[in-house]
Amino acid sequence: MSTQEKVHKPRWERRKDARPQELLSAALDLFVERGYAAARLEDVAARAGVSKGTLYLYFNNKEELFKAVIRENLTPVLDEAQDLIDSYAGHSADLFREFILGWWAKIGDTKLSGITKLMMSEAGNFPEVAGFYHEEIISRSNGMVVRILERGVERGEFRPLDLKHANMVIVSPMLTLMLWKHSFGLCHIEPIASPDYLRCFIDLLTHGLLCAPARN
Amino acid sequence: MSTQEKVHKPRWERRKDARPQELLSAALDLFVERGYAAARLEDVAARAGVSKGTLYLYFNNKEELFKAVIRENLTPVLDEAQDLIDSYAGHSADLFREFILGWWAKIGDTKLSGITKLMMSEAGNFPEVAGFYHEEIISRSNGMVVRILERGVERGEFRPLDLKHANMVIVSPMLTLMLWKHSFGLCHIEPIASPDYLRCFIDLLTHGLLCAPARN
Amino acid sequence: MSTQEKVHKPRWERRKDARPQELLSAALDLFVERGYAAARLEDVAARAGVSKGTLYLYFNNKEELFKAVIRENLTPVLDEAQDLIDSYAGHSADLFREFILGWWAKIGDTKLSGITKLMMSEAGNFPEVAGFYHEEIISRSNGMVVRILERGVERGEFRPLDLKHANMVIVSPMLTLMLWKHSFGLCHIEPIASPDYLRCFIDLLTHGLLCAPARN
Amino acid sequence: MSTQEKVHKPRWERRKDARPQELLSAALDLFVERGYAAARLEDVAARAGVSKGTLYLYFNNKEELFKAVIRENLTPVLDEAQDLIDSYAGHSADLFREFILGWWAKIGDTKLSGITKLMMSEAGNFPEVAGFYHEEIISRSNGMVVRILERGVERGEFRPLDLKHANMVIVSPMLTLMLWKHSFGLCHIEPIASPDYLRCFIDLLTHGLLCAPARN
DNA sequence: GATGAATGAGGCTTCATTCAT
DNA sequence: CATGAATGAAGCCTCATTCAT
Repeated sequence: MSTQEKVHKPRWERRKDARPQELLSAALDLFVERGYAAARLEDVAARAGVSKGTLYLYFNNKEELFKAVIRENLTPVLDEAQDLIDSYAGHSADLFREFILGWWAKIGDTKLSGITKLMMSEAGNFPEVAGFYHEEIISRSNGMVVRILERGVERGEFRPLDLKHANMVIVSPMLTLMLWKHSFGLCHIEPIASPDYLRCFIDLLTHGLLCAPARN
Repeated sequence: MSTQEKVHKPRWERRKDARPQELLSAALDLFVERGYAAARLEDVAARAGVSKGTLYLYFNNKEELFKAVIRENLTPVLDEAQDLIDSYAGHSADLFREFILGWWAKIGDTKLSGITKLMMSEAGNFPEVAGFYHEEIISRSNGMVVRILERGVERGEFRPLDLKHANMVIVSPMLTLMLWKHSFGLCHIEPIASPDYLRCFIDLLTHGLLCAPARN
Repeated sequence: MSTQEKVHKPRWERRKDARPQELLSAALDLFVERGYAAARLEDVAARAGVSKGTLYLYFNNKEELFKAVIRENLTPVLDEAQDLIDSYAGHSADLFREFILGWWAKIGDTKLSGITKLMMSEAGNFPEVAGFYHEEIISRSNGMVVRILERGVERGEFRPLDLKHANMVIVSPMLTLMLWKHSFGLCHIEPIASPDYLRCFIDLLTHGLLCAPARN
Repeated sequence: MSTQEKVHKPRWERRKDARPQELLSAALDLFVERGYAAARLEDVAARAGVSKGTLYLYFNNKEELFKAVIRENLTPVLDEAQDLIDSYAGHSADLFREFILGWWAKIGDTKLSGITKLMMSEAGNFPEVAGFYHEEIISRSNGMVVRILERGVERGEFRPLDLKHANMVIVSPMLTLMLWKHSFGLCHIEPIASPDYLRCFIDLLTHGLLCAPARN
């Protein structure tokens, strides 16, 4: 008559292969929303549709789960971006635009962007994971941006640049947009319209603020 | 009679009013380093040099302390910047440079930058505080940037811009630098040299990537 | 079709009836080594070479398994000893020596000695099992020792004795040796050489500490 | 009106110095009764009259508590026994009797005897603690017994003996009595009358089983 | 029969909070 | 005012037990 009655629904369905991804996905959500410490494993399990104990069949403990969340998601996406850069034939400004838009489509606009916020928030508590993340994600993506810039300079399309710092400057508006989405963006505060924002960003970075001819 | 007896030796002379400030400062440090949930009040008290119980003489609970940390560290700094903008006479690109460098000196390079990181990390858990922060800080500082850009456009020094989005783009490299300092910057990972970074940032934003004459 | 498909290769051929014995044996090992509470059924199953679920085909729960471990390993051995005593013809001191050495060979030196340790450790948590064990084992073996002593006294070979207590005194060195084997003996600590120990024990108990003629 | 009403009974009384001993005493009780794994810290705390959390003010975790229980209790008692042996003047058989009776009074007849049972049960799970116990307790007490036997042999009061094994044989009836008290003795099973048992033990060990003149 | 994924009660441990001194 | 011993709710984690396959 009520929720009590038995529908003979098996307590679980055998999905050993799918489970880890479901758990990682749920864990990413909750870690991003609440932070590592405030995320309860019981909630992670519930969001994945399993019980507390099941989580431990796939991850030894909370920290391992956290590490897996960080490790398992971003690496494959970076590989695709690398291909784009290696094979591109046109103007470097166009390559740059494609790179940014592709990044946004593959990461910024998906829940993967949450990993950035998560890692930024928790780097102080997990130095080794931060080291891994820096090595595998940040350094690699920085390398790609640097490659684009070098390419532009070599081909006479970009001005000479302080490459070492320019890449971080250039990546910043993307980072900010991702972080905003998972912080103030949650609070019904002035949402940022991604397409307009990106267009503005690309335009600004390409041409600069000044009216041509450039002031010295 | 024995080693037990109290010699009543005060460890420090201290004005009563200084207490809350030391507590707020210690709390800021720990909230920034570890996040709200992972920061232990015992550690906050210890860092402030008082006992756990003393904390409760000044703050009702952890959440109140958190709110006070945010609230008490914000207001004063933005006024000076407003004065700069209102009274500046030179080229808008120079104003922009001064604004950025001043902001870095007054906020980015101080522990106030930690509040940015803290608020970014915890906005999801404290929406009202995030609203307050957005109102008092983000909106106001965005307004200043917009004012600088408007001024530049009005005076024919800057290109026409999508002001609504440009300010966030422009502020991003600063944000990134502040956040980096309190995340990966803690982990002995490739520190970012602020002056070089800022110079690169200002140059890039002023002139853009492209060689003049600007590609269409 | 893929690597998934079952080749139905039985790992071992095994008679159905052998299962419980292997499970009981594995359970005995682990209960003795770790105690009832700390012994994990998963480890028991693993040591017996079956899965966790299989255990429940043969035993309703952990407690039943424990009881079976005790029950199934006890009964047969004492009968032989009884025969020895009933039919022995020589000096009671020799009978005593034979009894002790036989007991060590049949019980002390086998894994049955582990049951003694187990029962000693868990008597407080399983009073009924302890009662059963006392009834079936302790009382019976005490009876045999008493019978040997009575025989010695009757035949004028032993001094008059407080039979009620002497049997426990006399059995103690055997108990100690068994318990040692399963406690400190596991820790690579000074192992006790059983034959020498037993010889010493028999000699000491037979002749006493004192130089003859006995001091008053 | 009911149990709800406030009697203004302070939730706790400041007894920082007494607490550790009270907790160790309660922990000894429960570890002995139930074994390490089955003893709940909440029960330990309750028996000591404090709450769960209080335990952690004095011991870092369950294992530390266990180690403290083993370490803190027996060592002082052994010192007294050593004094007896060093200063005794009479016949070695009398010294032996005094040693045994003193041991029983100081250890066997007190809850300290539980430590023996506890250590025997848990040696397999705590090899380092077992090592400590063997070093500090067993070796030392064995040394004392050996000293008594040597003294007896030197003075022509005891027969020549296999000292290496005799001490363990001799100590066994005491051990057994202690263990019995904390195992079967709990189950309303045939209690052992300690004084009679000890008298029988001393007599038997002193004179041996045989009628004088000693059979070969 | 046999399996092992799934469950969830229960125990260890942490830490925000209280309050007698 | 300040202290710090004490509390207990809450979260992590284990493992005996179940049950669809």
